[in-house]
Amino acid sequence: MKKLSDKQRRIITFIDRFLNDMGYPPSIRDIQSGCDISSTSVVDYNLKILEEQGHIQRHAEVSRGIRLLSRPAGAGALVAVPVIGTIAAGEPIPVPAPDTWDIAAVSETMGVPAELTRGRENIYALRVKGLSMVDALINDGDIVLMQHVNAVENGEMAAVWLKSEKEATLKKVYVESRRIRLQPANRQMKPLYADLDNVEIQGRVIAVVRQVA
Amino acid sequence: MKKLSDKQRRIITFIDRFLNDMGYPPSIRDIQSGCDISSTSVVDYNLKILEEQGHIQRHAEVSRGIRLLSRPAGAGALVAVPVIGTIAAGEPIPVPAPDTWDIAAVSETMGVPAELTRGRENIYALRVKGLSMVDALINDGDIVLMQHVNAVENGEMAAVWLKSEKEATLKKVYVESRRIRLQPANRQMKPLYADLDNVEIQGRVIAVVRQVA
DNA sequence: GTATTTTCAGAACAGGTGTTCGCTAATGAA
DNA sequence: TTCATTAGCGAACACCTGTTCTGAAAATAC
Repeated sequence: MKKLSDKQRRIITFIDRFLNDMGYPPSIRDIQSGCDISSTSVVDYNLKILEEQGHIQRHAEVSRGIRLLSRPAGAGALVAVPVIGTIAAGEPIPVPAPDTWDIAAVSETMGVPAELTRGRENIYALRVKGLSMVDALINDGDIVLMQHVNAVENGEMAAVWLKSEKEATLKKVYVESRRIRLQPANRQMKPLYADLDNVEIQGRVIAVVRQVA
Repeated sequence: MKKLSDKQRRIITFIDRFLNDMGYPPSIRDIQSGCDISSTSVVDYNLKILEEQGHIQRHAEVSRGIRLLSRPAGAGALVAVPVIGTIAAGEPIPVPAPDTWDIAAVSETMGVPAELTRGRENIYALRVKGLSMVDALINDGDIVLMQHVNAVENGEMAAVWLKSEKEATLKKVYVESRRIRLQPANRQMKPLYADLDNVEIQGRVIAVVRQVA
């Protein structure tokens, strides 16, 4: 790839900053004044070069129709996940509502790398409250990424609601003939057995994110 | 917050999709045709409401000057972090080399949301091998996000190398007069005490990411 | 029912904005 | 030098686009 002129590098930097500050791309004249360029045609001239080199993408005849390609987070690299509530031992687990997947209707979202969700659908997040899930190696304040599914495979970690105990927990689930074995992730701990109709599987655990400092 | 009308929800969803597809916000007339709305003034009317409710932000007299507030902040919200090796109980902890921060020179990197690093410098990642750190609620296969620092504050979780024991571990570090107290993150476990010159602090733990399924 | 508020329709205006054109200035190769 | 190429300049054009206005329809309150 050919080398960029100083002016072209300034333009890219400006577009990047503008995009971050404003949330929308700059117009030709925004770039002109922002980079101290004398004429709009000069901007156009350099943008053409930048597009040929693959640094940006332009949409003809569309105002502010500039897209930065060099920036790391193109489109799919970061996924918005709705944070729908907290999960704690003694409280019911928040269940995704029909409009949960409509990002607009959710009050809080977080961004996660697409590598974690791997393109899966129906992903949501829960904030963990309390220390009741340390046996699953999950701490107070952790965030668990969940997938809303109807059934889980044997050995998958799931958010489980124990009806009679009125208790929410995260455990590995194994179906054994007439009962369900709930195995803590921490292998040193003993499994727990529950009746088939005493457990409600609320979702599958995809990932755990803990911010320490 | 007041409830959104069906039309308003459609508009937000459309803006979100448009932003993802095109890389720049839609114009009023884009929204009009995209949401099957009869007049630009109706779009304007509903955008005003959406702005009052804090869902979007508009810049007056600027074409496509719409910013979605519900979506994760600026598009640069994904940071590339070098994965420089694995950390295991009996093995020395990989130490960041001078060229570690040159992303191009590192063989493996991972993307993490900028929220996790919070703009900090000298961030790298280690893969955890083995079960020796379950007392820090860290499992085999977890990825720990580290910050390369010379000193840690009391109570911060750090990657520690115990020289005489030839052991690597992750613990909360407290300096107490002549010795260092290493406190497991799991509060049910007893602390461990070590001599000042027997410990090497290799870095500060920023976050833990565990991919379960 | 009436009155009031909310939502919508259509058109027009004014300024923003991408594009183009002719021309000049600098640069570099022959 | 001479020529070709690159880079820059300023103005003008035509369309895009946010905004506003008048009025009507629909929903809601009283």
